[in-house]
Order: sequence, then C-alpha cells, then structure tokens
Amino acid sequence: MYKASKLSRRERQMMDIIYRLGEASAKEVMENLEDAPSYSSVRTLLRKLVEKGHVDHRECGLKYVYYPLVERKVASKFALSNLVRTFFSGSPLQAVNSLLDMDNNEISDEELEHLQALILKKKKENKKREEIAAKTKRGN
Amino acid sequence: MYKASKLSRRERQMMDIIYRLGEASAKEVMENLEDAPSYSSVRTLLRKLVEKGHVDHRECGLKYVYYPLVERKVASKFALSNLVRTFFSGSPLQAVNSLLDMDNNEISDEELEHLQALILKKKKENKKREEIAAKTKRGN
DNA sequence: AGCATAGTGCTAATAAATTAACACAATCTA
DNA sequence: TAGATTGTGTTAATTTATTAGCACTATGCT
Repeated sequence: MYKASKLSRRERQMMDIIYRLGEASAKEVMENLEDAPSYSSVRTLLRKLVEKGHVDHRECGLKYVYYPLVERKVASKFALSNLVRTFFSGSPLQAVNSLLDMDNNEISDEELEHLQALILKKKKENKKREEIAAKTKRGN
Repeated sequence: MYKASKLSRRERQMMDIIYRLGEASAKEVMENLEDAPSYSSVRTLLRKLVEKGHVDHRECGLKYVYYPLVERKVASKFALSNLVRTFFSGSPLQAVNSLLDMDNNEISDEELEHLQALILKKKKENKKREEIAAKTKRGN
C-alpha cells in the first residue's frame, strides 16, 4: 500500500507530482521538481519507483508516461487521515474547520450551499442510524 | 520555514510524532516510530533536527523534551495546503468533502451543527464583501 | 543519407541518511 | 555504597539515496 512514510525525500516529491498531474513523463516530473537534478537522475528514481511498485509506466508515443498504482482517491484518503492524526488530534472536523478558514476569500456562495446540502445529508444519515439502533434495541 | 519536502524520511516521521504529541522525549519518539532503530540512533536524529532548526529541546527533569519550532497551527496549514494541491486540484472544498465522507459514523449531530454555524458565518462574510465591493464601485 | 533531438538501459561514483558503539553523568534502589 | 537504570555527547561505520555518465535506439528534418 501507498505509504508516504516509507518513501525517501525525492521519491515522495516525485509521487506528489505524479498524483498532482495524474500522470507524467520523466521530463514533466523533472520540470516540476524543486532543485531538480539531472534528467538522468530523475529517470533513475522513476525506475526505482516502478521497482518498488508505487508507479507503473506505459509507452506513449516514444516516451514513457508514469502513473500511480494506488489511485488518487485512495491515496488521498490515507494522506488526509494521516494529516488529521498528526495535526488535528484525529478529528476530521477540526481539519474541516481549518480548511474553511484557509482561504477566506475563495469559497463562493455556491460552494457553501453545496456544503450545506452535504451536511443535511449527513444529518439524515445520523437520524436513520439512530432509528435503526432504537429498533434493534426493542428487538432484543 | 517548515517544509516537509526538505526533510528526510526519518526526519519527517519524527516531526510527525512530535507534532502529534505536542512535544516528546527521545524515548517517546522512539516508541512511536515504526521499525524504530536503536535509541542511540533516535537521539542522533533528534540532534540533527535541532541543528537544522526544526525543533528545540528543553530540560525536563533529567531528560530532554523536544518541541517543534514552527507551531502546530502554522505547520498544519502548510501541510493541508500541500495536500489540497496534490490530491484535490487545489480545491479546499473537495478536501472538505472527502473529510466528511471519511468516517461516516464519527461526526455527531452536534458537530454537524457547529459546522453549519461556520458555514453561515462564511456566507455572511461573503455578503459583506459583496456590499463593500458594490460601494467601492459606486465610489469610483 | 547524415545529423540533431529526445528518448531509453545500464552502471558507477558521490553524498547523505541511518544506524549503532562507547564513554560518561545523574538518579534510584536494595 | 554498589549496581541498575536512564539519560547524555561524541564519533564512526554502514547502508541508502541521489546524482550523473555513457552507449544505444528511434524519429524528424535538411
């Protein structure tokens, strides 16, 4: 499984780039690396990521394009979960709070309403769960 | 500034532990490390983190207790912002979505209401901003 | 065809990270 | 007080990560 804590510094940087771009050629990875080393070095590291099973590559015309073996959605859950544990005492809600605070100006009314809808949904789910719990109790 | 991408694998693992615990002795760090190396090694790495300016230590009774030099709140913003960029196309809202989905069962009604209040606050802020923008326009 | 360009595979040197050993100090405890 | 325990500082060995060099292939262009 994808575990950032098992990756070396460069490997993690490169994985981040590949996740951000979805998929990337050696050249693209290199262009996106801070303090990028030589093209040759980047390729060597990519090969290592393949060996370790973090990414795979397919031919795309002449060149190789690398993509993650653990899909972004899954990897993002792991990353979020770790971050929440490290910085928010394991409380997703605190993280949400921080996110909403983050860029005050960039959350539009439309997005806020979308969020409200989501919360209502959650509330309904809670209610349903309660009902089921109550029924089960009576059943016993 | 605290930049996870500049840290080596172990250094990052240790910083995570220190952030999670708030502060920690060498022993505590060691106990929390996966595949922990010897106590001696852990201390060497902690010294390195001090040299690099990521943590400092104070005496606490006999032993040293290490604490981060960039406070948790600030570091968490950076971490979140990176994660959002890497996995959520830079959209905090998508990240919020994922967080709310994360542990379906653990978000209580109370917390949801707290969140609703937060959203209302954001909406008000948006409105105020709009009004100010409108006024400014008329002014010109 | 001949050359430039952009890619690859393999290999080796170098730098950095990681690990651990050893010597010593302070406290606790029997 | 002697020995166990828990801590520290310094240093060195080892392993891993990082970097880059060189030879080769395929394509595009003149």
